[in-house]
Amino acid sequence: MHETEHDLLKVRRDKLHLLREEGIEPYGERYIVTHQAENIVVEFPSLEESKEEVSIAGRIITKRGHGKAGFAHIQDITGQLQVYVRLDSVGEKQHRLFGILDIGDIIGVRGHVFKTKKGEITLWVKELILLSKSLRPLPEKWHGLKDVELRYRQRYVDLIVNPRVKDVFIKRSRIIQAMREYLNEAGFLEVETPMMHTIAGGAIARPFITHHNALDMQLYMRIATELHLKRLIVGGLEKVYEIGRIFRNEGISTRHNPEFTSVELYQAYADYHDMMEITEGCIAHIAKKVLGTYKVAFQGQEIDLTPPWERITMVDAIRKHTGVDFAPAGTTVEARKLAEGLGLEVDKDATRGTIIYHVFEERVEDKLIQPVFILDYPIEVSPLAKRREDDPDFTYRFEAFIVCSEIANAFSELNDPVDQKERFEYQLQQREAGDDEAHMMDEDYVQALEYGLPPTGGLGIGIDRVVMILTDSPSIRDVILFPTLRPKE
RNA sequence: GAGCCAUUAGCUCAGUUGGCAGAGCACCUGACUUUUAAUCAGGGUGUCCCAGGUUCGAGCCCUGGAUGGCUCACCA
Repeated sequence: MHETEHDLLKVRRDKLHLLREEGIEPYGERYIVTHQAENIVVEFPSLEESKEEVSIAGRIITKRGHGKAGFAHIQDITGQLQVYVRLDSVGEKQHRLFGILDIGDIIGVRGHVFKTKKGEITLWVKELILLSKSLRPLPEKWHGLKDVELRYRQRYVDLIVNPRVKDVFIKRSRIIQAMREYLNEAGFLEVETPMMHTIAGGAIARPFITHHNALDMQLYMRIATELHLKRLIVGGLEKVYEIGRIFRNEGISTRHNPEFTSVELYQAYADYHDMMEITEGCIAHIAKKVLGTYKVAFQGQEIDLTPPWERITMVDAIRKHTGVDFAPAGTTVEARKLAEGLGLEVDKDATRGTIIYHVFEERVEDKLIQPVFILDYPIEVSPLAKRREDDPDFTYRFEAFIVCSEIANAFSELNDPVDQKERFEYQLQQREAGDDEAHMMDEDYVQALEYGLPPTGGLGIGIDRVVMILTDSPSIRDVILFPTLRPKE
């Protein structure tokens, strides 16, 4: 084995054959596990006293042989535990097995626990069983796996060797669980609506297109859950939510993945003020439940999620951060002058509303570190939101920002079918003029509104971004197990 | 889609002015019954991302390409 052949994979395959020759099956069966690494540490005092036999299974992470004895650390989902294997305790066959084992192999061990001279809680092995032979070497224990591309492409390896990564995804699961808890507790009904749409609606975005063979028709992967959920409000379900994957055929960045997870919820007889309470209440509940605190550190900044969050209208936010007040600028011409005064370029066919939105994006968004609700978006950029009664240029819509990231988008839903149809028709004109992101006409949705949508508050939260903030992750790829990548070759 | 950067052993990384491809860990052989980044003695295991070019000679210089990261654009 040692002359010329040093290939790491070959060595492990040879060991596989050696094991079979020794009568040891390298791929074992069900193994009864009485404890996990963490339980053993927690219950150590009583386990030590009783000499009770425990069994644990996991992957070998380190291994140190000492002739007739040896140590290894095995890792399960809760952490690591040292095991001590000596010839006179396990017998010759299992001792020889220990010698053949590699880092990465999955084993089951049974024995009692004790503390070594150096004080480490350790399992004194009486029985050692190979559960699965690993044929590939793991990355180095000390530096771990750093290569970002490998970490994303081979997330399973990343999870094995980088404990923080496992923590992030366990937290992600708990975050979503806490969100469900909060919404269920508040009386919301979880529903599932189609992911394949004949009309991609509910947002302004470019969809993925697919095809159904039997029906010979084009389908779109959903870009939002909005329109189906509001149909359910028409149907009388009153409080519904859906947590699920959304697909948008757009750019990829540290904040955008082509598929991402959102929660959208709709509540009959509510408005966007109720949605603000749900947003801050839900996020704060999650933080408390998962992290035990309302104060989280994100990339060195302390973020305080304690409700209530600041509420400020878009126009006031612009005045606060730039000193320029757009409220008195009642016309497009006046608004344009103010924007240009701030050094911004203004599009030819911009309107007062799109100018205000543009100024907000360019001059305010990147200053919104602490949680804040930006209220009252211009009508032009809010095709599904209800128009303000006192100021028809604006809508009852808000977005929530934390560390410059848009976390939530909500509004008092437009429930006037005639107004809705007109807005779709406007979008249709934009589409015919070449804007392939403009909203498609959804006749059935308009018809649903004609049956009567009660006054409704609606809210969408980008779950990936919430997870980013709560796990101090600078890239969305750090909170998505398998982010979208090009194939290697 | 554009700009900048990266790609060398299984992993983490060095690599000088263009002159024989390097280290640590991992791995292999041997010793060792409480070690723990175990130790001791020995062993370098490679498509230097790919394809061309310049050159007596390319990991290094030039051109094109691939993948990834960051920034920008689009967007949530």
